[in-house]
Amino acid sequence: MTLPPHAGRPGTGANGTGSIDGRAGRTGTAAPVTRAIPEATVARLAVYLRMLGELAEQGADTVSSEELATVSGVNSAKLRKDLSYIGSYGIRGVGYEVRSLHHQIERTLGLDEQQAVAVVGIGNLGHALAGYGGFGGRGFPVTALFDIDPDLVGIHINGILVEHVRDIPRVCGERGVTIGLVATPGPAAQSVCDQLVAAGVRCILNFAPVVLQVPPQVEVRKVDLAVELQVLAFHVARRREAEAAGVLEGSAAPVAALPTNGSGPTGGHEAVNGTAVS
Amino acid sequence: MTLPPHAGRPGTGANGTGSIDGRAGRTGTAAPVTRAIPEATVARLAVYLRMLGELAEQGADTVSSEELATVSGVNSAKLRKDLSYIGSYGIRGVGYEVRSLHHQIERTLGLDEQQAVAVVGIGNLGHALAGYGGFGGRGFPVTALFDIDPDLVGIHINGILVEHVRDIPRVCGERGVTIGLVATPGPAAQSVCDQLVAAGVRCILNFAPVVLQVPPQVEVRKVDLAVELQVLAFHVARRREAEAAGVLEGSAAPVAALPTNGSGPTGGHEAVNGTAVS
DNA sequence: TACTGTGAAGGCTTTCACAGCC
DNA sequence: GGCTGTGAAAGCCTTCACAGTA
Repeated sequence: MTLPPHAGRPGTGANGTGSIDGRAGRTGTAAPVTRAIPEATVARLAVYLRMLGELAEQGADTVSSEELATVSGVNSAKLRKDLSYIGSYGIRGVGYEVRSLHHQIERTLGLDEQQAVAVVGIGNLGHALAGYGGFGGRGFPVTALFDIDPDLVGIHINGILVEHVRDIPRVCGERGVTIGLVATPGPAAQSVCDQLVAAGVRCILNFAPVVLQVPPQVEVRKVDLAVELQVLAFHVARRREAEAAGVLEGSAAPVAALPTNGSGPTGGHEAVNGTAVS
Repeated sequence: MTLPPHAGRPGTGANGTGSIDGRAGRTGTAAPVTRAIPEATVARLAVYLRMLGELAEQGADTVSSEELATVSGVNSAKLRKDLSYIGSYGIRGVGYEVRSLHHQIERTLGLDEQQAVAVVGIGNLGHALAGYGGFGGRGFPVTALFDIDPDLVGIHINGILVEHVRDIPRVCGERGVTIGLVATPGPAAQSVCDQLVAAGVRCILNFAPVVLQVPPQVEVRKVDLAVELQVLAFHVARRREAEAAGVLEGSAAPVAALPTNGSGPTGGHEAVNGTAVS
């Protein structure tokens, strides 16, 4: 169990630590100096951004920290603190101007230019990722697909050709891919990752159940569905014990009371189907 | 933008706060009292568990904190601290007995009994989740599938019938579903969630881009792929700025040097394809 | 008046470093 | 000698509470 020499730091999806020297200074009208955005804040900014987009679609002009916080699932103090890292774009007594704040967050996250995405491993999940329309709409066009299965190489998904893994360096170079999604089985992941890195890809989202070793200039984040389920299972078990120790109850269908009407931000009508990644 | 009365706490995937009163006491030979496992530790225990499983398959009897930490992507101090929350199962001067530690973590996470899983929303992602074989192998058999699209209701995926969303309460009750995966479009998610909760489901993994409102006894975790990509994009942008300010370089394929051989724990041969969620 | 922006306080998590044990 | 288990220190992150402003 010793490791290869090019050991790097792993990405963990729910990363614990570290703040970020995020200078927003850029060509043209520079924003107030704004530095050191905490990692945790960056993740939430992405959420605020989406909610602001929805608010804008609904025609809202301004939003208070309380409102935006509620739909984003945080408390208003945290939201204000988060926004304070990118500058003072609010109006006291009023709130935030929706479109302007949207723009500022977009700029801070570096979303003013598109990032070409490659998906490697067109299995169940890879196929779903390749077919997901939402990435392109958010500035992440899926631009290349790879696998080694001869039955898959050559087919098109959403108009994109599946190519052989051996062509990763050439294709990614040609198309300027900057983000790679690794959706291969575990044993293949490191090899694929190395090829992506060799092709100049600097950011990798890893769905494979291994810790990828990368050089320091490459950023990895990990999404691990099995871990998510196990954390949930832990909470089920805890709850069950608490119940057993506390109010003894029947076992099946215990929760009962709760309004069964819809209550999402957009209303309550059913529309289950369609493309549903993310 | 006011909220429905049954507001609960949101789940955030990368949850920030809170430790957990995880008593391990149980019928039979009780383990040392072991309480208050931090949330962050629980998530990592799930990773250690998987790595221990792989080590066991490879025939390892013992493993040191350093080795297990490396393959899990953490440092050894953190690993030892994490393990100390569940008890003292290591042997000084030697390491941990692989099978015994595996068992202890399994017990702590409440994985000694199976949890039936329902997937709601059989779109791109839902289909991938439904077809993923890995859940069943880890004690999370996918037991029910739901959608409202008439073209989907009635078909089978991996031998499981897709049923109508309106039957969630009945079917989940009958089959003892304890975990629900919400993979619907945003607008449908809250309604579906309410039905799952009414059916007695206590844990929900939410892939929809909304914050679900649930009563306090229900646990929600959120997986948001768009957010993951945006966080990566932020790092790309940051890096690009640093580069522009520092060593001026060519733009395409800059990373270059790196061994292109495989180096995952299991070896380096290619085998890209097959079922590849998580 | 209503709401933002932010120092300060409090918690949680990670890291350090070393005592204790095999 | 080597490795685990763990107090203590340090670092992040969240929450509080209120000054400041449109």
